[in-house]
Amino acid sequence: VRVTKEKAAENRTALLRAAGRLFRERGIDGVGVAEISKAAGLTHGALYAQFPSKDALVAEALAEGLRSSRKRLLEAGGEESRLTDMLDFLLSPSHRDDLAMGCPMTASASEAARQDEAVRARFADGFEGLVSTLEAALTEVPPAERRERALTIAAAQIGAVAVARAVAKAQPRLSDELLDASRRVLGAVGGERARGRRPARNRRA
Amino acid sequence: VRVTKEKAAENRTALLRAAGRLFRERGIDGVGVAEISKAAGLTHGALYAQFPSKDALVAEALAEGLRSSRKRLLEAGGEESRLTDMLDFLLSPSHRDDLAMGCPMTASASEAARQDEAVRARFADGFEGLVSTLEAALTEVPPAERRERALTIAAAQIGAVAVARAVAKAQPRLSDELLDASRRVLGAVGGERARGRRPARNRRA
DNA sequence: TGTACATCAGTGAACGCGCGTTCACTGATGTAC
DNA sequence: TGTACATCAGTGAACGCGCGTTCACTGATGTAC
Repeated sequence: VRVTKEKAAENRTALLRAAGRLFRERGIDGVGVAEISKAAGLTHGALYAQFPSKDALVAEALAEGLRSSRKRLLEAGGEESRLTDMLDFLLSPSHRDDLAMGCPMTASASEAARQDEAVRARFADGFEGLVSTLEAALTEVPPAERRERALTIAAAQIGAVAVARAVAKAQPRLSDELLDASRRVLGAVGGERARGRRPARNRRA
Repeated sequence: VRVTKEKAAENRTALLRAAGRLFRERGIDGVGVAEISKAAGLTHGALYAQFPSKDALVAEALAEGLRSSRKRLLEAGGEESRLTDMLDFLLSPSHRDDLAMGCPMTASASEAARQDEAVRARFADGFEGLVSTLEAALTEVPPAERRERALTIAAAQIGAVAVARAVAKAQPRLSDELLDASRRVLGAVGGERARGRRPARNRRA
């Protein structure tokens, strides 16, 4: 049942997307190759025709997920790459709740350290990418301090979203409060003027 | 082979400690009940005499780990609960590298959202505890802003350690740089006076 | 205090199950002539 | 352009393995008298 090159490439992409989404939703250890293949409309044998192992799939799915979420972050920042808009995007309740569209780093922060070397390398690249993007947006901060602030904000955002997810069901108010607080405080770290409390549209419905 | 009540209580503690350490080192999904029991010098049957399920063990081990690490944080803060000293402790390379002694929240930040209700409730309690401890140390910050800053610092610290662990092997310099940057920037968020670059003793050997 | 016995912490074999991976096979694709 | 055939993406059965959990059993502990 050989298929065209185009179809094979589509199948590969479908596997990567299904894998990325499922890993974000249920964790890397929480999803098996059978389920990923099924979600992509294939059998697990097809997966092994495309990737040598689950570890290799994890690494490539991570890279793919990082690319998409970086793109979404740049879109959120607009042409001016405004920090405020990026933080509003990264720390919104919808980014917390929509695992399927979320950033792989927030979904796998603590799992990443236990993965394959290739996976950790991709994670490190993704983190560096986020730091660079944020650094470029810190126009109000003295150049000498931009990098250390960008590093702190990047990791803080990842932590805030991960914790907000962990406490969302047990203490939904605490979860919202953490996102709001992080948005305000990290905004200030990034040189934003003080602003009022968040508008209602960014709050939990 | 019934044992004394004291011995049974000791065994229970041994199971909780072994479980906590292994979960921190290799993830909750990454360790089975057989290995935990063996590490505690028992069989898995004994584990089921003490706990109704692995999930229940996870929840209790998390609570136990949170208690120990809270105690260590308070000791690090000293009698005055100085923020500087707490951040030095939380964001030190040794806290990053010593999983066995580390904080369960930094080790399981992204895994927590996928656990049992009981586990998530314990996680939320642990996070609230960390926030309160930090809040009490923010003596230089106007009272109205203490809580939002404490929330941000708490989550930022968890994120920084999780990311520092993830990138430690692939990019050790980036990992150290992130810890240093977070210590300085979060210190400033907490109202610390600016201080010089970290002393050598806190750097990677 | 001494004896009889019920309790129950701990043992270890066994359970069904899903995991990642392998492999003989299929058959449409892509290529050589 | 038409035909012959090698290639290889995808199928699905099968593999060994470790998982969480159950359960009949053991035998020292704790208790009732």
